[in-house]
Amino acid sequence: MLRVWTGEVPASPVQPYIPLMTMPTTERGRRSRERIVEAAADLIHVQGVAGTSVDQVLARSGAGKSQFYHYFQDKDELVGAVLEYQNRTSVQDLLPFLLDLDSWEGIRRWFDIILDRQEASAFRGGCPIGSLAAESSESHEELRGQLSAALRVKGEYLQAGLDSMKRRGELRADADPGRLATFVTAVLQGALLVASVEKRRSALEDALGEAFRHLGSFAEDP
Amino acid sequence: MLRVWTGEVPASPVQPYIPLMTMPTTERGRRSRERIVEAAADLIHVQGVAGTSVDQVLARSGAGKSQFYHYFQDKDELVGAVLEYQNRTSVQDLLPFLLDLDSWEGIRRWFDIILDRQEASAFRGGCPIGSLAAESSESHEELRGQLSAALRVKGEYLQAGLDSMKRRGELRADADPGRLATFVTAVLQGALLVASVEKRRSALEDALGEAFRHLGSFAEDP
DNA sequence: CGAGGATTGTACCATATGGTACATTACGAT
DNA sequence: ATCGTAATGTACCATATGGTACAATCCTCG
Repeated sequence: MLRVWTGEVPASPVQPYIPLMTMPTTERGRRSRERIVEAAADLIHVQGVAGTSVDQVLARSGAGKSQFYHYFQDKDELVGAVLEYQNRTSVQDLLPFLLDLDSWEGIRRWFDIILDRQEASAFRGGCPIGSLAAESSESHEELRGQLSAALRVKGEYLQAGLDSMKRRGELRADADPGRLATFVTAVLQGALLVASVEKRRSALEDALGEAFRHLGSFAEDP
Repeated sequence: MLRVWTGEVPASPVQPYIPLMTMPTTERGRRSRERIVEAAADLIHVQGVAGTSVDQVLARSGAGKSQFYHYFQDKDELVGAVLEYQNRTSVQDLLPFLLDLDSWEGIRRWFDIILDRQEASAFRGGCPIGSLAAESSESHEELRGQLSAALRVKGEYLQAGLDSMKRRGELRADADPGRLATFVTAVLQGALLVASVEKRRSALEDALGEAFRHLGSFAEDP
């Protein structure tokens, strides 16, 4: 039975992902499926897609093989679901901060929270979406659009914030929010990668610090 | 037969990687081994480590299984060799630019060459070292140090360049070359990732452009 | 030349992996 | 209560994968 996803998608300035896969109809089924996706998300985050077997996912989620192939056509579909999950949850629990990116303090708070959370997780695996993208963007062509959107989402919130600051005259006219959002997205991804490899908080601090300073250089002088 | 690598290592401000693996003694052997490593490097760059099988590597390099296990203890050792190879070659053929990072024009030329080369390769796979790091830094603990060094090398050249500019009074005293090098390394890695996912030259242009602008903001006023 | 190690070819093996078949159980609607 | 579908359990299969065994060939050096 093939059905189209009709569940909630978090408010986001980008086109939401529309999965076309077998979805559970009952509450029990939904929980089972979600447990599988969560387990897969965790494993894939640190082991990568190719490095994670479905058997591992099943063992960790306590599900059986029949359940898996009941909800997913194949492993690739699971990857799509994991990406959707990572995107959904990461935006969800950062939303208060993302909606606040229209002030210098808000931006700094965002950077700070990223720093703290990464440190709390011992810089394990960098950004889940970034590492997924690094691994899959070439091999899973179909995911490219989805990956690209997921990578950009947070930047789009920043762009919206900067736009708003510009309108309010807190950002100089020659600042280009789109470019700056891309720039910050890159710094963020790169810094998470470097910090994850070096397990060094200051790598993240330094990179984000300089990025913040650069943004600040566009502050409208009072 | 186990021997210690005694070959040339390119001049680099970081500790060179010292492989402890079976090395060929004859010229023929060296070529065979190198062909295997090259093939593996290409495949791993776009497919990742876990996504690349040794059989694929052998097929591509035209080598046989016995050769492979003659020169490498196991697949992991191959990964180490690939990393060493990527590091060596990438530094080698960028060396003229890396040694020139002590002027604004030199830095810009470096950014430009990165842009052009990535575009020439259709942004395939981002930075070989970066994607390797993203995939392996958590799963192959032993590689972490090597990965970290490889990621930093180019930044160290930049740091050296900035130091030199500072001494010559072209860079303001409050500029911190170490931080800035980390910052640029992060931007670079992140921008390569984003551009590789989005297949969009301007992503790389924007991020590197803003990074350059930020560096430029530390120029000593004449 | 001939010996001995480096190099390479071929066949094979155990296991892991993605995936299927089919039977059974849970559960909501009539 | 029961009927139908969703959900789950169990067993199985074909193939891919990392790795080994062992024999054959090449090349250098005395």
